[in-house]
Amino acid sequence: MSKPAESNATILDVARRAGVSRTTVSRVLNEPDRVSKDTLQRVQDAATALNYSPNSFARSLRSGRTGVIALLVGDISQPFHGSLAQAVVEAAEERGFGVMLYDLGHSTARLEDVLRKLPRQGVDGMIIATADDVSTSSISDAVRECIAQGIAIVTGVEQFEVDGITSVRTDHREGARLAMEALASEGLTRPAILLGDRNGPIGKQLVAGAQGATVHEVGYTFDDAAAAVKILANDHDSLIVATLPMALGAMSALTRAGRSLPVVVCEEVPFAAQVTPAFSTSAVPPDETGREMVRLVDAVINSIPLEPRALHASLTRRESF
Amino acid sequence: MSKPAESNATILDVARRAGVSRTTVSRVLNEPDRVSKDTLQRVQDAATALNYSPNSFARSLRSGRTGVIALLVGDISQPFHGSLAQAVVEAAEERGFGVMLYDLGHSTARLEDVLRKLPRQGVDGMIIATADDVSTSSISDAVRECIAQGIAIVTGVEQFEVDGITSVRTDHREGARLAMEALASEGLTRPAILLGDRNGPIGKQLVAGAQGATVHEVGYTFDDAAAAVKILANDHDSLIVATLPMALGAMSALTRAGRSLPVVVCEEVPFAAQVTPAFSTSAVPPDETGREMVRLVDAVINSIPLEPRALHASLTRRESF
DNA sequence: TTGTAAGCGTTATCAA
DNA sequence: TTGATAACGCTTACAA
Repeated sequence: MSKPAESNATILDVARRAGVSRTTVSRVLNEPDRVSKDTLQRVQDAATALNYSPNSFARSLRSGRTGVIALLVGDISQPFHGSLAQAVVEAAEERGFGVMLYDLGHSTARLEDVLRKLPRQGVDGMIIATADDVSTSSISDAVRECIAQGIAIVTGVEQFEVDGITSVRTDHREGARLAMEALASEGLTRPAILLGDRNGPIGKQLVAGAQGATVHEVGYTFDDAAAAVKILANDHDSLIVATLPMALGAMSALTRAGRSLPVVVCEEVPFAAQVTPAFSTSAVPPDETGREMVRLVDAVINSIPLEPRALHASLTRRESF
Repeated sequence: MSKPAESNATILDVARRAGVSRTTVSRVLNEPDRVSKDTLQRVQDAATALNYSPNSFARSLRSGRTGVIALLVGDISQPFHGSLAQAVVEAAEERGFGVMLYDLGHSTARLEDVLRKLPRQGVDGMIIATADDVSTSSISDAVRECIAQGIAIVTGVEQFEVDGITSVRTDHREGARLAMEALASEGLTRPAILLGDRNGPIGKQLVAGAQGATVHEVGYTFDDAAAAVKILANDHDSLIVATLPMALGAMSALTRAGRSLPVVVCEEVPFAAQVTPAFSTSAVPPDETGREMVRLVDAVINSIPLEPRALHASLTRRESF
């Protein structure tokens, strides 16, 4: 029986055991081609025997790379961001990255803090996934600083007026447009659209896509939407709602008022299908977005030329319309 | 105007500028008391002037500490884990830790992979937050290896039969018991309880707490619960359900069958209050659990003696009962 | 194909 | 109170 091998072996231990220099061991790990077949074998044997694995700090210290990307989300307690994070974590792992999670709690001050801290934290790249409007000048400064430090940045929607940022190409207008068309095709031609912030990066697109709908800017929460519904004019025949929490709020207020209206939500999460009535959605699935974000950030980190992929919204009919 | 100071300054740069040695600069950062007031000031000025911040890899390389904890969750797309993660991230940050996120997708194989990888990844501690039954011997081995590597481990519920693991003291029996009592106090004395796995760490406790209820082991998903409800005997007057997705599934099937039953859910998440009807819950809020987890892992990492705090379930009446 | 040796930026151990 | 100096474990010119 071999010893458990506490795995604190260093590259030097492996080198000694294989009767070679550290350089050779390092080469076996990083450029196996440059090593003779024979020594390759010997080194690999020694490595496994000692249960060796490279110290990531030492490696980072030399290479400047960490193998870590930061994921900044507006609110991880929301299913949308959870689904996104799930896809990001999975895709990142496939590419050999770990993911550090930061929750912004919808606060721009918090975002700025994180941005200021990240360069010191040592991440290769970051994904900023918030639909909030975060275009202040001090945040742009912080973002610029990150880029200057060589951190790759990917956002879910065009956010900052800063060069060197890659954004996912998601056309949210399409989501709204598809919803409008579907409603219209069943004779519902007087929809209202409820959104959190008409000047936010997503809100703008929804407004553009929902030409002809009455726009109500109500805030992002369940309560916001519930309150808004109460003062909604009676001449609407249907509702388009930006997010699932808002849709739940609207639905709840509607039910409570003894009213009922066809609803389409511009956000696709598993929960949408599980509530009663199940919500029809028109959106880009968050896992697609997440995967694309990782693909992009990986490309930027490794300076691989990229062709951002266009992500499309699709309509899923369920019970709410 | 001072120069932008690209922030790539090292400790040596600061030392030179302040006219001291690196040692002194390091002391200013780590043990300010051991430095004369005068030099302290000079060094700090130099540091800010150069926009200096310590390189975290070099620091980790020397100290063996990373300031990072890993959070392993069963399924981050579920609101419960999202809320938990939110609390964990916030509490961790308060204590100076960053959080790396790992999603297990309810897979034990995946858990083992992660456990095997983490010691090389360089984390000071880890929080394992899954309600799945993961007690296999190879997983216990992997856990032991982590502990041997000096990684602090905290779990949400007693999981592994391994020494050196700290668990949050949450009494899930209490959640179930409270639900039973509340139902009984309104004359509902023949409840069924729906849970995913009666041998899982949580399932066991729920069963123990719901003495007198008929136990149905149905699986963890929406569909599982929906299917189970269809074959539920007619002589039950109420339902206790382990998770929100399951509760939604049950409710959906009930509605579809034209039936209706009082329901209490043993999981508290914001969504529970937002669906229609809003669910009554009897559980420990996930953010409390998350905060406690971080408190514990921090204590273990810094070998501070700790008194695990008992977390209590509470009943919140809403519309479903 | 392999090895030598110089760092990467910190912190810890001595001395002074 | 301060400072030389040696690690920490790895990568990478440059030599051999």
